[in-house]
Amino acid sequence: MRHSEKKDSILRTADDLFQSQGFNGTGVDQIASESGVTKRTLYKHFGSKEGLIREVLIQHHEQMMDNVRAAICKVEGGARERLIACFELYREWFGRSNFSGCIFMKTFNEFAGCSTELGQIAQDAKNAMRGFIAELAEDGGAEEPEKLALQLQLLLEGSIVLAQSGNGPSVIDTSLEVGLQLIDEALE
Amino acid sequence: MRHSEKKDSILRTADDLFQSQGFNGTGVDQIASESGVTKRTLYKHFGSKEGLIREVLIQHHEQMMDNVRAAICKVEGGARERLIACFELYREWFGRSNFSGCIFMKTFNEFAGCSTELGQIAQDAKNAMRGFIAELAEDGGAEEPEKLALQLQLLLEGSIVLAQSGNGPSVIDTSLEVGLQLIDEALE
DNA sequence: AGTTAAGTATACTGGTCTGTATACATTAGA
DNA sequence: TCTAATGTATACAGACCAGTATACTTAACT
Repeated sequence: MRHSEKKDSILRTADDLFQSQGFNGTGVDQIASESGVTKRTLYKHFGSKEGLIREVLIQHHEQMMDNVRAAICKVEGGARERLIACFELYREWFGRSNFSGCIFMKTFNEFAGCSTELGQIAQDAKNAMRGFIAELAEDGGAEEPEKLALQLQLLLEGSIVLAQSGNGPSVIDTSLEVGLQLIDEALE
Repeated sequence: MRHSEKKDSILRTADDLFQSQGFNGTGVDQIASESGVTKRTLYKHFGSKEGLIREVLIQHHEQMMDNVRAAICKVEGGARERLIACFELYREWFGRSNFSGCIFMKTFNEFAGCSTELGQIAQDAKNAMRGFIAELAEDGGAEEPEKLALQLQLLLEGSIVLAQSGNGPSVIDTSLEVGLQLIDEALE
């Protein structure tokens, strides 16, 4: 196993555990042992638990945006179909057996009054996603792409919460129905 | 200070601390000392930390619903104005200096795969709020009150997340704009 | 007035937390 | 082949965690 593979293994394990147990609910010992690495190695790579969380958030964001971009690129059709595809990506996400909410939401909720830096990274991630939606809206000729993006993001974030709250992936039906109305208005 | 006042003081302090630091990020010692009570007393009342969290969630939900009901009762006008008033209540909430998200969302995020019971209480709270909105929708003569309620809840939950994510209370402007469109369609 | 419940203060148990120290093994490039 | 980086295993420090034990003090109600 090469050097970077160790680091990736730690990042992947930490991501999984933070998702399912939260940040404060996950110890460094567990992350180290489950990634088949000693604590010493973990600290060599990340310096501190906060450093690890920081890199997990950044990597999670980058990979998520890559996946979204790749999936949307494959969509046949125009901006309307691509915006719809965003909702379908969320539906697929909610249906995964290990779905347990959004890691950036967890960041807001666990580090509300304490770490500004981690909160900023999570905030940047949310803003980047909205920016991506705004690009799609602009491609479709929306007059106010930023506004449509914010409207759709409100629906998507709400869907995450209600999908966690026992409603499951089907909330996307209702969410998309409203979303489509907004999309068709904006893209005339 | 009477008996029940001690218990209330603990519940109030715990609620505040859980909101700002999360559940796993808040120790029982801090809750006890900040409510001017010994740990012994806290354990006499609640049995365990999980017991305390349970009662905090239940009380938080009851007080929230009482406050919402009281505020909506005072609204002059029909169902339309009352549904709008729900959004305004959220706006006021987001504007508070100690706003740091929704305690039920925190429950989903910190106890995802571990405590079923706490998750259930949080889920019940979200369902009750949606039920209340559905009653307002029904009073207004909506054909599908449950559906309108779910649509509005999607917007409101999304607003909470984006209000935490640096956008502040103004997300309610956009949220309400979409909400009004849905309300006016449903209430013909 | 006397019993009972609920409070206080303090100290403790045993476990887990983040982070570090010591000492040795492996690997890869100059 | 030597060196330097990166890894291993294990043990430890010091703080904090949930929860309990002991012994004393209030306050309320019959």
